[in-house]
Amino acid sequence: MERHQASYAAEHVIAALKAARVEKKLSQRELSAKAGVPQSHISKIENGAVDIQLSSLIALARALDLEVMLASRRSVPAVQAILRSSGVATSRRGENAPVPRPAYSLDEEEEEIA
Amino acid sequence: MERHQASYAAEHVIAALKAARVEKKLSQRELSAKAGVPQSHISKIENGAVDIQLSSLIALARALDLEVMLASRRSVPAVQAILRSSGVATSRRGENAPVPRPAYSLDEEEEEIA
DNA sequence: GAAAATGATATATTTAAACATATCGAATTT
DNA sequence: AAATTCGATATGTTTAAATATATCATTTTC
Repeated sequence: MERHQASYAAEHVIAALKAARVEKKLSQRELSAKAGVPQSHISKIENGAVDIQLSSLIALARALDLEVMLASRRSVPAVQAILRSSGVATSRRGENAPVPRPAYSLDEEEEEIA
Repeated sequence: MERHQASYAAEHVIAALKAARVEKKLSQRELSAKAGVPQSHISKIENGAVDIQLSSLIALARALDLEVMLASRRSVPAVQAILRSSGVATSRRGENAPVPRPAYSLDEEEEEIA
């Protein structure tokens, strides 16, 4: 087993990716096929064994109908509110905060059809 | 050294990072100090010469008061609307993207002309 | 024109990603 | 209940590329 030194918030993003995969009931292999990322790599990513590169992150996100975005910190609460109804997670953390707990929940989302 | 094979959408994220740095009037060295990422690396990142890792992306985003988020594609339009008032960009578009419908635009809401 | 500041480049090291293979977990069969 | 197969996830090795440290090249400022 390797050790992961990946940032903290990164784990949030990773957790969100995995949650989305599970939610969509896709196996790592299926996701692999859709995203073009090797299953073995997905395994390492989900286990926090690697510091994923942006291209891989985007490929996986896209295969899961997710988009990678950058939001100004002050807009995060509002964005969160929206995402809550779509069921997605973000990677957030207090700015200078000692990082006590995840400021927001990466709720396992649900399918919501209009 | 200036070969960028980084995904397309990645360039959006990178562009947003650079725009944010410029907007805040930070030099690469100042950002380097805040984010803990070498200036030389920031240079390469902004030039699209590297496929940045998530930890670096998050470190830079944080130093720029930005958060890395994952949003369901469906929620993107709404999120965009919010971000518009904060002035941030998202990453969209891709090669193997099914793109069921171009529901939202990957508008460049960048601006240097303060 | 020297000093300082900014971004780019050179080289060395570390490591993510690809590929191949192994392990695990349930079922199913015998 | 072994042995088997099948589906899914994990691991070992290799290699190309990301990152780190140091330096260079231009501008800008005094």
